[in-house]
Amino acid sequence: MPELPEVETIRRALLSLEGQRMEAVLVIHPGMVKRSDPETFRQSLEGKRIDAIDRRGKYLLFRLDDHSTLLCHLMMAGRLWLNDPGDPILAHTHVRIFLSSGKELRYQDLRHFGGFTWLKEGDPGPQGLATMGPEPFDPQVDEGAFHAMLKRRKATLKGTLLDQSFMAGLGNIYVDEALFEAALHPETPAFRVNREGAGRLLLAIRNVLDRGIRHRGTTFGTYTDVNGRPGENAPTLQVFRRQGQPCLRCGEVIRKVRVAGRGTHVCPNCQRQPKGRSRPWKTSSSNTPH
DNA sequence: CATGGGTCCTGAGTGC
DNA sequence: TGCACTCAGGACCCAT
Repeated sequence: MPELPEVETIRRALLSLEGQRMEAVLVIHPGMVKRSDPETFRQSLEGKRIDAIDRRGKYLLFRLDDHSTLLCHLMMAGRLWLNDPGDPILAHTHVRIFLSSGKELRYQDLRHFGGFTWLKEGDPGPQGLATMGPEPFDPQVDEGAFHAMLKRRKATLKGTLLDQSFMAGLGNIYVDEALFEAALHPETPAFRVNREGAGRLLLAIRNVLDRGIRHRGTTFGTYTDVNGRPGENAPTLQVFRRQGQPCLRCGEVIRKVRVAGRGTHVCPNCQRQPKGRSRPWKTSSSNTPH
C-alpha cells in the first residue's frame, strides 16, 4: 500500500527521468487511463519532455514541457518500473512509456485501482488532488494550526487522518503507527484532542513518515521501488500487523480492531479508549501515556 | 461542508 | 485435496 514514504521513494528514484522525452506511449489496458481515451492520452504525451517530477500526497506529478501534467496514483497495488528495453514484460503490465534515454517506464497494477490522468495546464485534476490537505511537513502546520484543524473534525482520529483532505499522504500503516507513537486511541473523536496531544500527534506523524522515507518505504507484499528493491521499514513498525504480539513498549498484546472501516492496530494499554473507562488490569509502572 | 457507505479488482485466506 | 466464498485496501461518487 504505497503511502507518502513509498511514493516519495519512487519519486526520488525517478528523478533521473527529468529532461527526458516520452518518445512513445503504449496503453495495454485502457482502464488504467482516467478521464481520456487511450489514443488521446498517447497523443497528449508523445514528444513531450519531462521537466520535473513532484509529489503531492500519494500522487506523482510529471511536469511536462507544455505545462501539462501527467498524474499517477498507485492506489494499493500499482507499481512503476524503470526498465531496459529487453527486460521481460511482467504480468499485469498495463502502460509502457518509452523514453529518449532508451529506458522504459512501465506501470503494473494487480488490482487495477490506480493509473494515470493527463491534465492540461490549469486543470485542477480529480477531486482528491484539488481538495487535498496540507503536506505533513508543511512548516505552516505547527502545533497550534494542527490543533485547530483537529477541532473542526467530529470523526475519529483514524478516519480523520486517513482523509486526504485533512492531511495529505497518510494511509493505514502510518496512521496506526503515528497514533501508537502519540499514545492516542484511534477511536478518539478528533476534536477532543487537546493542544498538547495535537502537538504529540503532529510530531509522531512526522517521525513515522521520516523514518519510512529513510528506510525507503514499508514492504508488506508487493511494494518495491522502481528497480524491484523492497523497502526496509517494516521491522521498525510498532503495531501494524503485530496483532497477537506483545507491545514493544509495555508488553500488552497488540489487538486488531475495526475503526472507520479499516483494520486498525492498537495497544489497549498504551492507547486508552476515549469513552469507556476500561482500565487495564495490569499496570506497567513506567509507561503512563498522559 | 463533513460524514459514512458502496464501488472498483483480484490474490490470499478461510470454511466446508 | 479441492472448491466456493469472503475479505482487504485508497479514492471517488453519492446520499444524508
